[in-house]
Amino acid sequence: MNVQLLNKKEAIFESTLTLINENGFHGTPMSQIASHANVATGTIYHYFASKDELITELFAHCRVKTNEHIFNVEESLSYKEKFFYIWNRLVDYYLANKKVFWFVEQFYSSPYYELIQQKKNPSYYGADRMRMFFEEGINAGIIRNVSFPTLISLYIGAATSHVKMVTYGFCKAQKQGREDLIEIIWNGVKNQ
Amino acid sequence: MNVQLLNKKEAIFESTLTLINENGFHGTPMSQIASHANVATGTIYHYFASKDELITELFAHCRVKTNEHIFNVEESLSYKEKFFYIWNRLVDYYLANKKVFWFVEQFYSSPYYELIQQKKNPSYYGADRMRMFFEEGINAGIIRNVSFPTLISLYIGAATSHVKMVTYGFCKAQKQGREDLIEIIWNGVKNQ
Amino acid sequence: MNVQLLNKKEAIFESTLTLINENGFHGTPMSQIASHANVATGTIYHYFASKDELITELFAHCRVKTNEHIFNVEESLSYKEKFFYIWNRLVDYYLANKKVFWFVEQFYSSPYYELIQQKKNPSYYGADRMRMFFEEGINAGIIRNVSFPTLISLYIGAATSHVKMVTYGFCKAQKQGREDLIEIIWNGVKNQ
Amino acid sequence: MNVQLLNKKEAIFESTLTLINENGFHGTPMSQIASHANVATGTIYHYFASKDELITELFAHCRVKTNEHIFNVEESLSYKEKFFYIWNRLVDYYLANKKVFWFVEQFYSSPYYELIQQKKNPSYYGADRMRMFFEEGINAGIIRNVSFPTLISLYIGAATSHVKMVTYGFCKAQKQGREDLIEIIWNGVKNQ
DNA sequence: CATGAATGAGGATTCATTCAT
DNA sequence: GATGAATGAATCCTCATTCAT
Repeated sequence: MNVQLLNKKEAIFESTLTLINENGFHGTPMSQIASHANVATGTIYHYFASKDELITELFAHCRVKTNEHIFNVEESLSYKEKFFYIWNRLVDYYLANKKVFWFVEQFYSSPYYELIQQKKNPSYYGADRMRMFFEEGINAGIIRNVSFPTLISLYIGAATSHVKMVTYGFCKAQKQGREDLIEIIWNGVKNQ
Repeated sequence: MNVQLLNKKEAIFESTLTLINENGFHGTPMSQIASHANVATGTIYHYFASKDELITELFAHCRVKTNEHIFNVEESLSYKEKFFYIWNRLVDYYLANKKVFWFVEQFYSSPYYELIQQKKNPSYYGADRMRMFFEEGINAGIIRNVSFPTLISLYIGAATSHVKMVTYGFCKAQKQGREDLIEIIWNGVKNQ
Repeated sequence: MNVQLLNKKEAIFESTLTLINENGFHGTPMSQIASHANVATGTIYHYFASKDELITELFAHCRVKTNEHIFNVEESLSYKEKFFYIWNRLVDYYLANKKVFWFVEQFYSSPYYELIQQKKNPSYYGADRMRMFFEEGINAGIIRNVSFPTLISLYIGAATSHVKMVTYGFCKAQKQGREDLIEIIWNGVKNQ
Repeated sequence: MNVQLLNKKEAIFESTLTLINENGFHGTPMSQIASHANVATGTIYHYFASKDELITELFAHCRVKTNEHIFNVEESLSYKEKFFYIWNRLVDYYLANKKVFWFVEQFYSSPYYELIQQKKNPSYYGADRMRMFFEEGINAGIIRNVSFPTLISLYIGAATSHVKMVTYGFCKAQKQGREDLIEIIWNGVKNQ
């Protein structure tokens, strides 16, 4: 697939992301996605078999992009530094790419996600890198030995909640809030 | 409005909740809501002006019900006990009423929520009780003086993430996970 | 189902019959069927689940109507007279209802027919009355003992071919042709 | 036009014949015809100006092939022998080439045929050879002096009906049925 | 000649909403 | 109040055809 084709697929992704943010899955007809991407309606169907497949593939695309971004971390940092760094990268990424954030949130809480889960294993999206990072800290005795879902609920749950707060406009002084948040989490999970 | 009518409205709410859980906003036509509730399509329009209003009112209904449940707390308990109790009530309620949980999540991440926000103030759903509870702890010097959104992100964010984990099937041993989670949060936010 | 509803279903049938005659299955959109029947597009879907079902039910309807017409025969007639009478009724009916004839022909030679066959038994359309009539003649020793499909091929095959000839305009003096045709068939199948 | 090209045209014809048999005119997109024939979609348009032309030319092709086959008859045979021989050749050809048979049947009962009729005279497809054969018998006083359409209705009508019966699966013992059928026709049309 | 990506008009179907009963 | 048939705009998707390579 050459550059031209990739560009077209990217344009469709971008268009879908933007419009679904504004109008939701339901409020975004294929025709609108097409015209916003400057392609014909039929063209979308060369790249995606259906609207469902388009949305599903866009979700995978977002997850991969997000994971690529947040795990881009200096190996020389201490574990604690990494713990703060990765979390801040995630929050930064979502705040800088709110469309990605909201699309993914919308996807997770819709019936689409169930369809996906049956077919894909976690490594598909790079989700297991998070697990490895936590295991590293537990094995080194740096963080408490609690289950992966518990850590995820805390680490990711707080990050997404924070982004929502900021986006909803409930949270003006985000700088301070962010620092408090990750520090509280660190205090809670660190040993001693 | 007599019992008969309330029953009909309840039946429509229940039907909507169930079907939107299974098929999403988009996948749930009014006709299906009607037949599942054993009423005629037109009947829904006696109680709700439109599909949007039905969904929006159902959301308010769910929020009120949830808040009524979680703040039903013994005044004699210590602050720490209340901190654990309320959180567990919330998780319990969502796990026992998964349809409510997922409907609300779906609503929050959809364009519906934006429409709501413009019209309603937080007290409408009883949301300010949470704020009052946190302020009580801060004023008494029991928990750290961090912003309300930060506390919410942590407390509610972790609860909803936990419920998601359990629902997705990622989290088998939920009992232990729950206890770890609220304990970590407490450790993180308590003074000293 | 009251008269009003029956009328609407009849109007849709009539419209479908007319338009498919003119433009074929493919060339006849539902919207056109609807407007020609003076109903809304959606109304068709109250009576028929899909275009396929509409066409399939119309086929059954035509077959039943045709069989009702042709077997309306005086019991007092001799077998030979009935043999001529029924055949002429069939040809008359098709010539007077060319739309029915062509629709049925089109249906038989399309992939629709295969779908039908799997579900319906011959008696459904009244098709076994023909078989009974031939068996009557064979048992009485009036016509030769040849298989039912053979008799059908001859009796019905010649009738439909004749109607086609007339319709195509290949056959001007139809009166004489018809009489020759059924006489030849009779000569061929009668005993002695 | 060299062999390569002829092969490609043949491949397109073959592909069209197969797919239209399975899915009808409507259910057979050009793209499917192309991929089944191992050519690009655009390639079809080098050989045929449109889908209509492709189908129309395929019809002519089938008619010519069929007529070439059935009139390949020994001159030394008696008229009666030829009468039986040609009919059996026709039935054999259709049974051995059911796709041709059903395509042609479908074409005849569709609006395509009307388009054709306006442009082509009967001799185009070799249809007048049948007429000549019947006239030969009439002039020699061997068969009854009935009109051409009458004879065609009988001779061809019975043949196609028989093929349909066999294809539909209504007719198991085809050998006996065939012999009965052509014998009955002969008895009906022969003089005395 | 051959390709197949791109087009966009057109078609089947759905569904929120209305309204006569 | 309650019904559910009727509406028709809106949506997803298809597919004949074109054209740059």
